[in-house]
Amino acid sequence: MKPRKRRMTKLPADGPTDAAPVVTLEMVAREAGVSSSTVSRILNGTARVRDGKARAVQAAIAKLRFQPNPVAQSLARGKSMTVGVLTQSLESPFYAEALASIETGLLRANYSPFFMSGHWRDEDERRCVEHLLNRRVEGIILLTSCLPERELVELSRQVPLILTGRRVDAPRIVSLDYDSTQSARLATEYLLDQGHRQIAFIAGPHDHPDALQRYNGYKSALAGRKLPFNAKLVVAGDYYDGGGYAAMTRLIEAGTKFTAVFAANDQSAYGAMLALHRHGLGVPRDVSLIGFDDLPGSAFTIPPLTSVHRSIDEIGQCAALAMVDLIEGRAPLIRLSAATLAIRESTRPLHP
Amino acid sequence: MKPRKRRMTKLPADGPTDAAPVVTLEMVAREAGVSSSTVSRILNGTARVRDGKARAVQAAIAKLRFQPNPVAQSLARGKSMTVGVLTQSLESPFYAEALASIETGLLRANYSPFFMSGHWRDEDERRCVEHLLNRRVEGIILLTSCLPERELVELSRQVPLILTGRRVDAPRIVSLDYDSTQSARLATEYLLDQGHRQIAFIAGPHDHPDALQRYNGYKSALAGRKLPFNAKLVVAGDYYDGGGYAAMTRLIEAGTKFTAVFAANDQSAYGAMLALHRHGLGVPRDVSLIGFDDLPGSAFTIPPLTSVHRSIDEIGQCAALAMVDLIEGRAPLIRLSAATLAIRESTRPLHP
DNA sequence: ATAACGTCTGCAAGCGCTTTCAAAATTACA
DNA sequence: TGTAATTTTGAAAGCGCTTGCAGACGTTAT
Repeated sequence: MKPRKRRMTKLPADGPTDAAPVVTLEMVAREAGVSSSTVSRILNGTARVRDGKARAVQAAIAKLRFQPNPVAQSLARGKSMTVGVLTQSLESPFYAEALASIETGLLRANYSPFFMSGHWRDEDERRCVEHLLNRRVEGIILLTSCLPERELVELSRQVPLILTGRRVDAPRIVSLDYDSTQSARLATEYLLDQGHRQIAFIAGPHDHPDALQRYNGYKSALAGRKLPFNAKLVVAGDYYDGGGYAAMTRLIEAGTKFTAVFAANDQSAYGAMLALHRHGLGVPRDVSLIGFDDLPGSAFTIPPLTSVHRSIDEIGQCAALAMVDLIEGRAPLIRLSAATLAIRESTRPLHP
Repeated sequence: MKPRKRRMTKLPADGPTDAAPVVTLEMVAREAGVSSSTVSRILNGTARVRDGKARAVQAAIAKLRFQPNPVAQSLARGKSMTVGVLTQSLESPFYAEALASIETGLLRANYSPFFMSGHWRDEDERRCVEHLLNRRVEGIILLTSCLPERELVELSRQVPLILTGRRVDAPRIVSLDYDSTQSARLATEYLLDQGHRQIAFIAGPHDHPDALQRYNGYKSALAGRKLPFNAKLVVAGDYYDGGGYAAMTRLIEAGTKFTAVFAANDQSAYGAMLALHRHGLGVPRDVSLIGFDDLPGSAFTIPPLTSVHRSIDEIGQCAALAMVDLIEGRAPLIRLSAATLAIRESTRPLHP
């Protein structure tokens, strides 16, 4: 059979393709006068090699500007060097920020991420996972997945998993459960400390684990102070501005009294803020508002939003590191710093 | 040599790996009693196959739940089925939204994107491109790249390119140049139509092509009305909230008079809004403010921000489609709808 | 010197799929 | 019914890299 001329970078004939000087291991080997195995070994440091040859090979690599083809490496090693990252919505600043740090974390270990978004829908999420698995990712990072625990455990038997925002115990699952319950409680207690007693809560997506934690935190703070829980003060949101707006509008129009609001995430808080404004209610003059996530934009709302702060960057880094550890068979060591309150200007003591 | 037991999904021994039933073409072929070439052909529809066999193979595929290994396909075909997407900052809602639609667009054609962020720094951008090239992507989508034209042309000889926000002409480059100049002019003219004459401009990153276009649009609108251009009214920003805040603060403190502000992008506008607020200036009461990009959040600022709207989603879709066309040697057909003004509540006529 | 051991290195067999080539099986045509 | 023209198929050669094995070279001990 005569040699093919197909080349990795050869493209459908049109335009002046740059003679695609794709250099292969073989060429380097020939250039250096050694076998390709030797070159490979030098490249991977998998065996001692006589000094002279090593130098010759290095020289050849430099001269030819050789770069190993990761596709071939993947196939030969049976490792794709990619990991899947599933977010719920790429559009949300929260995820975007997390992705950015996951990206850098992964890259450092030479893995490349495949991002996908599940849109808070389990069926979309399933489709994404399917796609990722098919792409042969070596692990999947699931940011606040909404899949049932059972499926996750099942999935973890195929690839290692990193989960954020919830806890699932299984051998190959690492849960970065940054305990939203506790953080939500922190926010609520802050409001309580400021003297507020009628605190409304704008919830997140119905029956989502993380959203549930936030809700529970709210309730437990109330319970902790022996204060009654009033279901009328809880309105459903969807983690988006629009949902927050609608929720707040409903709340106001229902006529329920409240002096403070805790929104399950900052985006909802933005929406709520506008709704309050529309009804002539000033923040924090008439109602105090606190958010959750402390998005970068929250320092620039009017007034700047008080919010629960967690280092998203840290979470991302940690997820990436843990993923690599898991893939390479090390026991991941996770250390997340606790959430804090970014106190800004959207809250104030009830009776100054 | 005895057969290896390495498997694509086989992982470093620990935890109950799920017996990784990785099915290969060969197994399907054996199961169906045909050769692997036949299976491959059926899979790709690259040749007619007798009906009976085709059915047998389909059955075998279904039974074994076979999924071709994309890594092997990539190697054999010399096509990686991946494309690189370079954003400037994953954290920015603008890019996040674009990525989401690029993702879906690409996926539909069975390509997977690799996202990376260049942070508005050419050297970072270069590094990313390097990495992508090394990963053997078949094309790169550069969202508002800041690389010099020369390099882009050079790069386009290696892989096809899609550029947004600027125009570069070369055989394998498609520029999605949605003409920011014109759009910026639109915004400025709107302000002029409202009777404003002292219009400040908060610029984008220094010497960035797209930022420059917006600046030019501002100037040309002024020139179009034979109005003097006042350099004191132009302040440098960086496309981020913080930069907008700083710029506006500087402007106010310099004491220059102005009745309206055009911010080169919405994020800058957010920052500017806060700065105005801090100085007791109401929007739009005391100064009208207009942004650019119409981020999803802009409908929820207080007051909701008037902004230049372009369908980011459309841009993303278009970029993805064009990329696929370019890769597969078709002539991409691009049709972007013009920018419009999303008129909300941050602007008002000067003398009502 | 020679045997007994390391230390290097090249050969060749894969990884799982595509594709060329030529042989085999059909079908068409006289 | 024989032969030419097709259409289907399988064997085998890659794609570019890794790696088990065994031979080639030194070393060191006897």
